[in-house]
Amino acid sequence: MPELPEIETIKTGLAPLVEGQMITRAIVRQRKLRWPIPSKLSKILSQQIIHKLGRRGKYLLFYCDRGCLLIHLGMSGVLTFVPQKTKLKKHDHVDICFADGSCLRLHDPRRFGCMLWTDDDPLQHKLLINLGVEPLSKKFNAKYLFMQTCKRNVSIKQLLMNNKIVVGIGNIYAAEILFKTKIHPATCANKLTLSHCNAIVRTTKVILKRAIKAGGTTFRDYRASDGKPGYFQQKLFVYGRQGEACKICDAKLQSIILGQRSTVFCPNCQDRL
DNA sequence: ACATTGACCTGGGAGC
DNA sequence: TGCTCCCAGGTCAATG
Repeated sequence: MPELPEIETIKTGLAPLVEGQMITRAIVRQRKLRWPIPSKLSKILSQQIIHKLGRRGKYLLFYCDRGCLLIHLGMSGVLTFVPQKTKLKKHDHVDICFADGSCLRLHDPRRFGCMLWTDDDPLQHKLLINLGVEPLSKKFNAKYLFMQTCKRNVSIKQLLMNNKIVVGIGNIYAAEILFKTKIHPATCANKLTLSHCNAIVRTTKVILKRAIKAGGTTFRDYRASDGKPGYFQQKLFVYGRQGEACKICDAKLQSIILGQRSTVFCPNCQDRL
Protein backbone atom coordinates (compact mmCIF):
# COMPACT_ATOMS: atom_id res chain seq x y z
CA MET A 1 0.00 0.00 0.00
CA PRO A 2 2.16 2.76 -1.22
CA GLU A 3 1.74 6.09 0.50
CA LEU A 4 3.73 9.22 -0.19
CA PRO A 5 7.09 8.00 1.14
CA GLU A 6 6.87 4.86 -0.97
CA ILE A 7 5.98 6.79 -4.10
CA GLU A 8 8.78 9.25 -3.47
CA THR A 9 11.18 6.35 -3.00
CA ILE A 10 10.04 4.73 -6.21
CA LYS A 11 10.50 8.00 -8.08
CA THR A 12 14.01 8.45 -6.71
CA GLY A 13 14.98 4.88 -7.53
CA LEU A 14 13.46 4.90 -10.98
CA ALA A 15 14.62 8.30 -12.17
CA PRO A 16 18.24 7.38 -13.03
CA LEU A 17 17.00 4.25 -14.81
CA VAL A 18 14.35 5.74 -17.07
CA GLU A 19 15.22 9.41 -17.54
CA GLY A 20 16.62 9.80 -21.02
CA GLN A 21 15.20 6.47 -22.21
CA MET A 22 13.58 6.25 -25.64
CA ILE A 23 10.28 4.40 -25.60
CA THR A 24 9.81 1.99 -28.49
CA ARG A 25 6.35 0.73 -27.59
CA ALA A 26 4.02 -0.20 -24.77
CA ILE A 27 2.53 -3.65 -24.30
CA VAL A 28 -0.83 -3.51 -22.56
CA ARG A 29 -2.15 -6.90 -21.46
CA GLN A 30 -4.93 -5.65 -19.23
CA ARG A 31 -6.57 -2.28 -19.84
CA LYS A 32 -9.06 -2.43 -17.02
CA LEU A 33 -7.49 -0.58 -14.12
CA ARG A 34 -9.20 2.12 -12.02
CA TRP A 35 -9.73 3.83 -15.35
CA PRO A 36 -9.09 2.16 -18.68
CA ILE A 37 -5.60 2.54 -20.06
CA PRO A 38 -5.88 4.55 -23.32
CA SER A 39 -6.20 2.13 -26.20
CA LYS A 40 -3.64 4.08 -28.25
CA LEU A 41 -1.09 4.21 -25.46
CA SER A 42 1.56 2.32 -27.41
CA LYS A 43 1.13 4.56 -30.41
CA ILE A 44 1.26 7.68 -28.26
CA LEU A 45 4.38 6.68 -26.37
CA SER A 46 6.30 5.26 -29.30
CA GLN A 47 9.44 7.25 -30.13
CA GLN A 48 9.08 9.55 -27.15
CA ILE A 49 11.85 10.17 -24.65
CA ILE A 50 11.15 10.30 -20.92
CA HIS A 51 12.83 13.49 -19.81
CA LYS A 52 11.97 13.77 -16.16
CA LEU A 53 10.11 12.02 -13.38
CA GLY A 54 7.86 13.92 -11.02
CA ARG A 55 5.37 13.28 -8.27
CA ARG A 56 2.17 14.96 -7.15
CA GLY A 57 0.50 13.33 -4.18
CA LYS A 58 0.60 9.62 -4.92
CA TYR A 59 0.75 10.14 -8.68
CA LEU A 60 3.99 9.45 -10.50
CA LEU A 61 4.58 11.74 -13.48
CA PHE A 62 6.67 10.73 -16.49
CA TYR A 63 7.33 13.86 -18.50
CA CYS A 64 7.81 12.98 -22.16
CA ASP A 65 8.36 14.90 -25.42
CA ARG A 66 4.73 15.56 -26.14
CA GLY A 67 2.95 15.23 -22.81
CA CYS A 68 3.01 13.27 -19.60
CA LEU A 69 2.26 9.74 -18.46
CA LEU A 70 0.42 9.58 -15.13
CA ILE A 71 0.70 6.48 -13.00
CA HIS A 72 -1.08 5.78 -9.73
CA LEU A 73 -0.26 2.51 -7.97
CA GLY A 74 -3.51 2.25 -6.07
CA MET A 75 -3.13 -0.31 -3.34
CA SER A 76 -1.16 -3.07 -4.87
CA GLY A 77 0.69 -1.55 -7.80
CA VAL A 78 4.38 -2.32 -8.29
CA LEU A 79 6.73 -0.89 -10.89
CA THR A 80 9.88 -2.76 -11.78
CA PHE A 81 12.67 -2.00 -14.21
CA VAL A 82 13.57 -5.28 -15.89
CA PRO A 83 14.80 -6.71 -19.21
CA GLN A 84 11.90 -7.07 -21.66
CA LYS A 85 12.43 -10.82 -21.81
CA THR A 86 11.81 -11.20 -18.07
CA LYS A 87 9.26 -13.93 -17.44
CA LEU A 88 5.76 -12.62 -16.91
CA LYS A 89 3.96 -13.04 -13.64
CA LYS A 90 0.24 -13.00 -13.11
CA HIS A 91 -1.07 -9.41 -13.09
CA ASP A 92 1.84 -7.95 -15.06
CA HIS A 93 -0.45 -5.58 -16.95
CA VAL A 94 1.85 -3.22 -18.84
CA ASP A 95 5.39 -3.05 -20.19
CA ILE A 96 6.79 0.29 -21.33
CA CYS A 97 9.58 -0.89 -23.57
CA PHE A 98 12.81 1.03 -24.11
CA ALA A 99 15.24 1.08 -27.01
CA ASP A 100 18.00 -0.55 -24.93
CA GLY A 101 15.96 -3.72 -24.31
CA SER A 102 14.83 -2.83 -20.82
CA CYS A 103 11.29 -2.03 -19.76
CA LEU A 104 9.23 -0.53 -17.01
CA ARG A 105 6.73 -3.16 -15.90
CA LEU A 106 3.49 -2.47 -14.05
CA HIS A 107 2.16 -5.23 -11.83
CA ASP A 108 -1.12 -4.60 -10.00
CA PRO A 109 -3.23 -7.51 -8.70
CA ARG A 110 -6.09 -5.41 -7.37
CA ARG A 111 -6.11 -2.99 -10.27
CA PHE A 112 -6.90 0.07 -8.17
CA GLY A 113 -4.13 1.95 -9.90
CA CYS A 114 -4.22 3.76 -13.20
CA MET A 115 -2.04 4.67 -16.19
CA LEU A 116 -3.20 7.70 -18.14
CA TRP A 117 -1.84 10.06 -20.73
CA THR A 118 -2.16 13.81 -20.98
CA ASP A 119 -0.94 16.11 -23.75
CA ASP A 120 -0.98 19.08 -21.40
CA ASP A 121 0.42 20.11 -18.05
CA PRO A 122 -0.31 17.11 -15.82
CA LEU A 123 -0.93 19.40 -12.85
CA GLN A 124 -3.97 20.73 -14.70
CA HIS A 125 -5.32 17.23 -15.21
CA LYS A 126 -8.78 16.56 -13.82
CA LEU A 127 -7.44 14.08 -11.29
CA LEU A 128 -4.65 16.34 -10.02
CA ILE A 129 -6.03 19.85 -10.17
CA ASN A 130 -8.07 19.61 -6.98
CA LEU A 131 -5.44 17.89 -4.85
CA GLY A 132 -4.52 19.51 -1.55
CA VAL A 133 -1.08 20.70 -0.45
CA GLU A 134 2.04 18.58 -0.37
CA PRO A 135 2.75 17.62 3.25
CA LEU A 136 6.48 18.33 2.92
CA SER A 137 5.95 21.79 1.45
CA LYS A 138 5.75 25.08 3.31
CA LYS A 139 2.10 25.30 2.38
CA PHE A 140 1.41 22.54 4.87
CA ASN A 141 1.77 24.55 8.06
CA ALA A 142 -0.08 24.99 11.34
CA LYS A 143 -2.10 27.95 10.15
CA TYR A 144 -3.28 26.15 7.01
CA LEU A 145 -4.22 23.01 8.90
CA PHE A 146 -6.02 25.02 11.57
CA MET A 147 -8.04 26.85 8.91
CA GLN A 148 -9.12 23.46 7.55
CA THR A 149 -9.82 21.78 10.88
CA CYS A 150 -11.83 24.71 12.27
CA LYS A 151 -14.65 24.35 9.84
CA ARG A 152 -14.89 20.60 9.59
CA ASN A 153 -17.01 18.12 11.44
CA VAL A 154 -15.04 14.94 10.81
CA SER A 155 -12.47 13.06 12.84
CA ILE A 156 -8.93 14.38 12.61
CA LYS A 157 -7.88 11.02 11.20
CA GLN A 158 -10.30 11.29 8.29
CA LEU A 159 -9.23 14.86 7.69
CA LEU A 160 -5.56 13.87 7.45
CA MET A 161 -6.48 11.23 4.90
CA ASN A 162 -8.51 13.68 2.79
CA ASN A 163 -6.37 14.35 -0.25
CA LYS A 164 -8.23 17.53 -1.08
CA ILE A 165 -6.68 18.98 2.08
CA VAL A 166 -3.28 17.30 2.21
CA VAL A 167 -2.01 14.59 -0.12
CA GLY A 168 -0.11 11.40 0.46
CA ILE A 169 -1.21 10.48 3.98
CA GLY A 170 -2.95 7.11 4.04
CA ASN A 171 -4.13 4.80 6.76
CA ILE A 172 -0.67 3.83 7.98
CA TYR A 173 0.82 7.27 8.43
CA ALA A 174 -2.38 8.90 9.70
CA ALA A 175 -2.43 6.41 12.58
CA GLU A 176 1.27 6.88 13.30
CA ILE A 177 1.10 10.67 13.22
CA LEU A 178 -1.79 10.79 15.67
CA PHE A 179 -0.09 8.36 18.00
CA LYS A 180 3.07 10.49 18.05
CA THR A 181 1.09 13.63 18.76
CA LYS A 182 -0.97 11.84 21.45
CA ILE A 183 -4.24 12.83 19.83
CA HIS A 184 -7.12 10.35 19.75
CA PRO A 185 -7.93 9.61 16.09
CA ALA A 186 -11.67 10.09 16.62
CA THR A 187 -11.20 13.63 17.89
CA CYS A 188 -13.43 15.99 15.96
CA ALA A 189 -11.25 18.19 13.77
CA ASN A 190 -12.92 21.39 14.90
CA LYS A 191 -11.90 20.76 18.51
CA LEU A 192 -8.21 21.08 17.71
CA THR A 193 -6.24 24.17 18.67
CA LEU A 194 -3.56 25.92 16.62
CA SER A 195 -1.05 24.30 18.91
CA HIS A 196 -2.38 20.82 18.12
CA CYS A 197 -2.19 21.63 14.44
CA ASN A 198 1.37 22.73 14.84
CA ALA A 199 2.25 19.43 16.50
CA ILE A 200 0.51 17.44 13.77
CA VAL A 201 2.28 19.35 11.01
CA ARG A 202 5.73 18.99 12.53
CA THR A 203 5.20 15.31 13.32
CA THR A 204 3.90 14.60 9.83
CA LYS A 205 7.01 16.04 8.26
CA VAL A 206 9.33 14.15 10.60
CA ILE A 207 7.58 10.81 10.08
CA LEU A 208 7.31 11.14 6.30
CA LYS A 209 10.94 12.19 5.94
CA ARG A 210 12.08 9.33 8.12
CA ALA A 211 9.97 6.89 6.11
CA ILE A 212 11.44 8.20 2.85
CA LYS A 213 14.90 7.62 4.27
CA ALA A 214 14.01 4.08 5.37
CA GLY A 215 12.25 3.35 2.08
CA GLY A 216 15.39 4.45 0.33
CA THR A 217 17.48 1.91 2.13
CA THR A 218 15.14 -1.04 1.74
CA PHE A 219 14.36 -0.13 -1.82
CA ARG A 220 17.86 0.37 -3.24
CA ASP A 221 18.04 -3.14 -4.62
CA TYR A 222 14.51 -3.26 -6.01
CA ARG A 223 15.82 -3.66 -9.52
CA ALA A 224 16.03 -7.41 -8.98
CA SER A 225 13.22 -7.88 -6.50
CA ASP A 226 9.51 -7.35 -6.68
CA GLY A 227 9.99 -3.84 -5.44
CA LYS A 228 8.09 -3.97 -2.23
CA PRO A 229 9.37 -1.36 0.13
CA GLY A 230 9.62 -2.17 3.81
CA TYR A 231 7.28 0.50 5.15
CA PHE A 232 9.93 0.80 7.87
CA GLN A 233 7.84 -1.71 9.72
CA GLN A 234 9.99 -1.93 12.79
CA LYS A 235 9.25 1.72 13.34
CA LEU A 236 5.47 1.44 13.34
CA PHE A 237 3.93 2.12 16.74
CA VAL A 238 0.26 1.40 16.13
CA TYR A 239 -0.60 0.46 12.54
CA GLY A 240 -1.38 -3.24 12.27
CA ARG A 241 -0.76 -3.80 16.00
CA GLN A 242 -4.28 -3.92 17.42
CA GLY A 243 -4.43 -6.09 20.53
CA GLU A 244 -0.69 -5.80 21.05
CA ALA A 245 1.02 -3.77 23.76
CA CYS A 246 1.73 -0.07 23.31
CA LYS A 247 5.47 0.37 22.92
CA ILE A 248 5.34 3.38 25.24
CA CYS A 249 2.96 2.48 28.08
CA ASP A 250 2.24 -1.23 27.55
CA ALA A 251 -1.54 -0.71 27.36
CA LYS A 252 -3.44 -2.89 24.89
CA LEU A 253 -3.87 -1.11 21.57
CA GLN A 254 -7.44 -0.74 20.35
CA SER A 255 -9.00 -0.61 16.92
CA ILE A 256 -11.98 1.47 15.81
CA ILE A 257 -13.55 2.18 12.44
CA LEU A 258 -13.39 5.76 11.16
CA GLY A 259 -14.60 6.56 7.69
CA GLN A 260 -14.85 2.84 6.94
CA ARG A 261 -11.18 2.37 7.75
CA SER A 262 -9.80 0.50 10.71
CA THR A 263 -7.82 2.76 12.98
CA VAL A 264 -5.46 1.59 15.69
CA PHE A 265 -4.61 3.74 18.68
CA CYS A 266 -3.48 3.58 22.29
CA PRO A 267 -6.39 4.31 24.67
CA ASN A 268 -3.92 5.40 27.32
CA CYS A 269 -1.48 7.58 25.36
CA GLN A 270 -3.97 9.25 23.04
CA ASP A 271 -6.43 11.67 24.61
CA ARG A 272 -9.75 12.58 23.12
CA LEU A 273 -10.46 16.32 23.40
C1' DA B 1 -19.95 23.31 0.80
C1' DC B 2 -19.51 19.48 3.35
C1' DA B 3 -20.36 14.66 4.88
C1' DT B 4 -21.38 9.79 3.86
C1' DT B 5 -21.65 5.66 1.27
C1' DG B 6 -20.85 2.49 -2.56
C1' DA B 7 -17.99 0.74 -6.02
C1' DC B 8 -13.92 -1.06 -7.86
C1' DC B 9 -10.53 -5.80 -7.23
C1' DT B 10 -7.78 -9.79 -5.65
C1' DG B 11 -5.18 -12.46 -2.27
C1' DG B 12 -4.91 -14.18 2.11
C1' DG B 13 -6.55 -15.68 6.37
C1' DA B 14 -10.18 -17.50 9.44
C1' DG B 15 -13.75 -20.56 10.21
C1' DC B 16 -16.45 -24.52 9.12
C1' DT C 1 -9.23 -30.23 1.25
C1' DG C 2 -12.17 -26.94 -0.27
C1' DC C 3 -15.62 -23.85 0.36
C1' DT C 4 -17.42 -19.33 1.98
C1' DC C 5 -16.88 -15.13 4.24
C1' DC C 6 -14.47 -11.13 5.40
C1' DC C 7 -10.84 -7.96 5.35
C1' DA C 8 -7.33 -4.81 3.43
C1' DG C 9 -6.79 -0.33 1.05
C1' DG C 10 -7.14 4.79 -2.26
C1' DT C 11 -10.15 7.61 -4.23
C1' DC C 12 -13.77 8.95 -7.22
C1' DA C 13 -18.83 9.28 -8.16
C1' DA C 14 -23.15 9.47 -6.50
C1' DT C 15 -26.13 10.54 -2.84
C1' DG C 16 -27.63 12.87 1.38
